Amino acid sequence: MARPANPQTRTRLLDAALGVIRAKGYAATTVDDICQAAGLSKGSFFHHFASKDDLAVASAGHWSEVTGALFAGSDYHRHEDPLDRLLAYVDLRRQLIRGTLPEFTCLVGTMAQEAYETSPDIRDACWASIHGHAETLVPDIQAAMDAQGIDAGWTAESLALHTQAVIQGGFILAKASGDARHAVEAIDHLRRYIESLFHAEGRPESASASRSIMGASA
Amino acid sequence: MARPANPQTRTRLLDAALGVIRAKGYAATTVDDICQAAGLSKGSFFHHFASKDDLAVASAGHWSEVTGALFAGSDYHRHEDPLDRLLAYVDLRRQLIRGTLPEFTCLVGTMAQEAYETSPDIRDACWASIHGHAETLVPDIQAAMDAQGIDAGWTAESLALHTQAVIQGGFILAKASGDARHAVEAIDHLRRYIESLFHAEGRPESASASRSIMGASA
DNA sequence: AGATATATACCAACCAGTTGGTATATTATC
DNA sequence: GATAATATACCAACTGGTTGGTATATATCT
Repeated sequence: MARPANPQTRTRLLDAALGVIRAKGYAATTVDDICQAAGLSKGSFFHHFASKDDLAVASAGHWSEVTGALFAGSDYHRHEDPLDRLLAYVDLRRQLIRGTLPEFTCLVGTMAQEAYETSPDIRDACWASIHGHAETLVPDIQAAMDAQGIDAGWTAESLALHTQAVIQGGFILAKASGDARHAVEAIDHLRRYIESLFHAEGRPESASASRSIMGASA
Repeated sequence: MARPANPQTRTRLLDAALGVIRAKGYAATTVDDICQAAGLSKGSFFHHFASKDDLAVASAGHWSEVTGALFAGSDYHRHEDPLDRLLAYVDLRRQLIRGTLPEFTCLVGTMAQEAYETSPDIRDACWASIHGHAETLVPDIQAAMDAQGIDAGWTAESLALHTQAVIQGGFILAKASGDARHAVEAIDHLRRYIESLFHAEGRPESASASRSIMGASA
């Protein structure tokens, strides 16, 4: 009927938003910032999004898709043992801490903290992203618990969410200190915790996740 | 010399800033917001602070003082054993999760995430607050390590920082979900981790930190 | 009086969102 | 297969309101 909906343009705006918001925060990011980063005009922006908040919600969804594809396509799923898969996931998260802070930190963690009181829509979209990602870990955690007959005072769901809490908290320390190693060390502690829960102190890291180039100490 | 420097006014502005910034985030907080919350005028604000960023730095320092006094005056230090002191600290942090999210979440964790790339002064002030607080835990952790002859792949400093990472991460989950119990559960996992590190699985919580009114499950 | 503290009025810059309009692709009609 | 009609995609310029910050007046204290 008309000029085809150009998904590239909308995606360009969303991708630009991911970068700018992670660097400056959501409130400090202007629509013009995003347009400039995307090489598009404001008119185009408001053609694709009803408001800045609408973009925030959409960018949380976009974030879920991008990161979801990354994890779904990653090969840590190939381990036979569910506990190995869980530990390989943790190793992957550790390995992904590379480059600059805006590159590896979490969009929805950042936005949630700014918008949780003022914008329920954004908050819900952020929670859907965090919670949805955590849910992907639950089957493996539950299987590992079942395999060992573990029945402690915690659930698979709560441990899955805890992994996200540790990672988010590590990002905050890294941002505040300017040193990404603090995020790496938080994940190292997380791995040690999971090993202790499953009495798996000895399990080695997968080869692909061996000591990162950052030289962070264990 | 003249009218005495009225510390009440400055403190009123700082206290107002703590509340507003934790609720709305730093960038979304306007100077007028803070003035209104403090019941003071803009002229007064800029008499006491050179700029909004100057207030942010000062409020991080104020935060350190307020929270520092709270923890210094708390009675978890009275335990004889350093490990008991550490666990009692964790229990206190758990217990402090009460009321609304802006009331119990962390100012400097919030600000760091917004300003880390754009304002080095604010970032440094936030890191000084987080790091300084973590440092207060190091002597007890080190003493507990020494008492048990622990020499693992982690340091007292890194565990101290990890406690802060877990707490900060728990706050993010609580904000995103709107449910404070997620912060409580993160701290429960943290306690379990510390117990496992020091082979202290059985130690009971102190009476004052017994199950919170929130009814969060262990 | 002299210095500090607080208030009011104001401004220039900025920002989210609007407007009016152009370009381009698809479809309908011949 | 040309062309008119139509709908979408995009843009530059503009607007109304907001924001950080300033200028200046008044009040209070020694």
